[in-house]
Amino acid sequence: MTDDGVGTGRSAPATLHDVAREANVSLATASRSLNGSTRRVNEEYRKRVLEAAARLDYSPNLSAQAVARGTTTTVALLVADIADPYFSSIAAGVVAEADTDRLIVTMAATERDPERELELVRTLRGQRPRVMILAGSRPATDPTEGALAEELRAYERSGGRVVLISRNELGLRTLLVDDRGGAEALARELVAIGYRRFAVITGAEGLRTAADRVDGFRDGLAATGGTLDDDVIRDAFTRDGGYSGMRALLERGLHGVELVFAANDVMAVGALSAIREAGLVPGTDVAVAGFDDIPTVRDVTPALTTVHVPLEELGRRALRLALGDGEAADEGAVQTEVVLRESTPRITR
Amino acid sequence: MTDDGVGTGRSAPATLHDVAREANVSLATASRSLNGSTRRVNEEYRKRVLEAAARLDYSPNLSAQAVARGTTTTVALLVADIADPYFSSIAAGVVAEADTDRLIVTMAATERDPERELELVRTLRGQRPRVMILAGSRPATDPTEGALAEELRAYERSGGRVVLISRNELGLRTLLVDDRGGAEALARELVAIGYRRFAVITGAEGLRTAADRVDGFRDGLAATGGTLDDDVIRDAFTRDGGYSGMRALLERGLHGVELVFAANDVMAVGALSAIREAGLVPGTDVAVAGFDDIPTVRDVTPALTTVHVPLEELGRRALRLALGDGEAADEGAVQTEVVLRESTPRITR
DNA sequence: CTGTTAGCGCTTTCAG
DNA sequence: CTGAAAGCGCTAACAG
Repeated sequence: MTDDGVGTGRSAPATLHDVAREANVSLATASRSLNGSTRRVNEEYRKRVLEAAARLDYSPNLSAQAVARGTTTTVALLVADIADPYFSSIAAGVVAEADTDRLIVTMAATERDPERELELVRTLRGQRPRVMILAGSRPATDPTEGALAEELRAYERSGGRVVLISRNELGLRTLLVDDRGGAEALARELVAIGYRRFAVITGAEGLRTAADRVDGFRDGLAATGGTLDDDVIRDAFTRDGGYSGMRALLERGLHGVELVFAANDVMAVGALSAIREAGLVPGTDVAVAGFDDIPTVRDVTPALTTVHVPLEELGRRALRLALGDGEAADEGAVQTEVVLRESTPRITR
Repeated sequence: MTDDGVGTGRSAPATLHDVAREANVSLATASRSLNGSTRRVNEEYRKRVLEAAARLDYSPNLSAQAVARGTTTTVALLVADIADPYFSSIAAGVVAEADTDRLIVTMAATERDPERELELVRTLRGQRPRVMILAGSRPATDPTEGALAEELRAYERSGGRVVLISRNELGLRTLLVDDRGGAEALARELVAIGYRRFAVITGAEGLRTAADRVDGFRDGLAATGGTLDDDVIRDAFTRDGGYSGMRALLERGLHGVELVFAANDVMAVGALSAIREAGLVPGTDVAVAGFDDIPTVRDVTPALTTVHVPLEELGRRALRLALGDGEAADEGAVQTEVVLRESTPRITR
C-alpha cells in the first residue's frame, strides 16, 4: 500500500516533510506555518500547509523539536508515592499549572527509597526537562544524599531548574512550607482549648518535614505549658504507620495522654482507626490532630483537627518558582493554618 | 571560561561527542559502549568511554535517542483528576509497572472536559509515546467523541497502542472492569442481609462506568426483590457531588429508603457527611454503600461497604495490555468483589 | 516572504 | 571490532 497516512494499514506518522510536499511548499515554510513564532508567512501558503497537515493528520514530533530547538517543554516531577493524597494533591497542582504553560509533566515515584530517587533523577535528566520538582523529604542522614545533590547541581549547571518542596538540599531552590510555625500554632491552640498532656506519632527520624512539625509542636507546648514528655512514637510516615504507631501507644498505655498529634493526616487517620479498634472513641477518650488537611479528613469521624497546607497550591507555586517567576520566589514560606474540628473538642478541667 | 562541564559556571550538558573525544574514540564506539545493544566493543575502549562519561557527567539525551531510533520510552497517561484517589491509585499502578520496564510516564489531567481531553491527546501524541492509557469515562453522548476516536485511531495506525480503562471507544483496546457484575453482586448481598428499599446517587447521565454500576445494581435488585423505584439522583461524580446529591435526597425525604448506593466511593463518602450533617447516623438511620474500595473507606465511620476494584492493579494491567502482553489481554474483565462493612449492618425486619 | 542548507544529539548502516 | 558518514524530524540562520 502507499504510505499516505490515510489507509487503514499501519504507517509511520506524517512528518513535516510530508506536509510540505503535500502543500507544495518548502520545509521551512511548513515549519513556520505550523510552529514558527510570529506569523510572517503568506496567508495563502499558510492555509495550504494547515490543510495539508490536517489531511495527513500531522502531529509535530516533540522529540525532534526538542533536539532542534535545544530545549524541551517538559517538567519532571518526583514524588514518594503517587497514591498518597499529600503527593497526589501536589501533583495535581503541578500538572494544572504546567498545563496553563503548555508544558508536559513526566512523573515518577521514589517509593521512599533514596537510591531509587537518585536513579530516577538520573534517568529523568535524560529528558532535559526544563524543570525538576522533588517532593517528599528524604532522611537527613542518607548516604546517597551527597550524590543526589551533586546530580541535581549538575543538572542545574546545564541549565535546568530544580525546586524542592519542603525539604533542604544544600544550595537548591526550595519551596518552604511553614511546618514548624503551623505545628507551633496548633500546639498553642490545643492548649488554649484545654489540652495538657500530649503524645506524638511521627515518621522515621531525620525526615525533615516530620522533624520540623514535631519540633514546632514542642515549641508551642513549651511556651504554653503543655507537656510532651518522651511520648514520641516513630513509625512509617503512612496511614499504616499511624495505625501501628497508635496501637503501640495504646499497648504501652495512654497514662493520661489526652491528645495524640500525628505528624501528618494519613497517619492521623490510621491512628483514628486504631483507637476505634481498641474500643475507644476518638475525640472523646483521646483526641487526635493531624497535619496537611488532605481532602478526606473532613469526612472521617470525628472530623480531624489539622493544620491546613494548600497542597495543590504548593504544586502550582513550585512550578512557578522553578520557571523563574520572581513573585513566587519572594513570597517566603507557604503559610499554614490551624483548623480545629471535632477530633479535638474543647475540654474543661 | 572553558566549556569542560566541570566548572561552576553554566554550560551545556555533555554530549556523546564530548565523551567520544574525551575517551579518544569515535562517536560510534562511544554510542555502542554506552547504549548499544550487545557488547561488541573492546573492553579496554569500553572502560575508557564509561570513565569519560562519568567524568563529564554525561546523560544521554533521550529526545535525540528517540529521533535517531524512531521510538521512545514514553508512556502517556490521561486521567480525569489526579487528586481523586481512584485515579491516583491507577496512576500509581501505571507508574510502578512502567518503572519495571524502564519506561517514563507522562501524565495529564482532563478535568473531565471532553474538549480538553481531545486536545491533550493531540499534544501527547507529539511525544510519540509507545502507549497511551486513558482512564475515566466520558459522557457517551459527547459531540467530540468521534474526533477523539479518530485521533486515537490515527495514533494507533502510526504504531502507538492505546488502552482505555473501563470505557468503550469504538474498536479500541479496553481493560474492562466488571462494574456491572460487581454492582449486581452487591445488590444481592444487600438484599440478603435484609435491605429492601434503595436509592442511588450517581454521576451524570451517560458516564459509562456510572451507568454500568447502576444497571448492575438494578439487575441485582430485580432478581431478588429489592426496589429502587425512581430514586436515582444524578450529580457530579465527585465527593462534593455525593454530598449534594445526598442532601437533595434528604430534602425531598427518604420516604422509607433504607440504603443509598453511591456509584463510587468518593460520592459515598460525601453522602456520609451529608447524612451526618442532617443529624442522622449513617449505617443506623440510613445505610450507605459505595464502589471502588479506595483506601480511605476503611477509615471513615462507619467503615464503608463497597465493591473492591484492584485499582493499582488496573493501572499495571492496562500498561501490560498496551505493551502487548498476551496474558493480560486474555484475562477478560477485571473481577470485583463485594466488601461488606459497618455502613450496611444486617437488618432484621 | 520563501527556500536552501547546516546543524541539534544520537544511532546505525557500511566499509575498513 | 572500529570509524566515517548518512540519516532521524525539525529549526534557524542565511541567501535570495
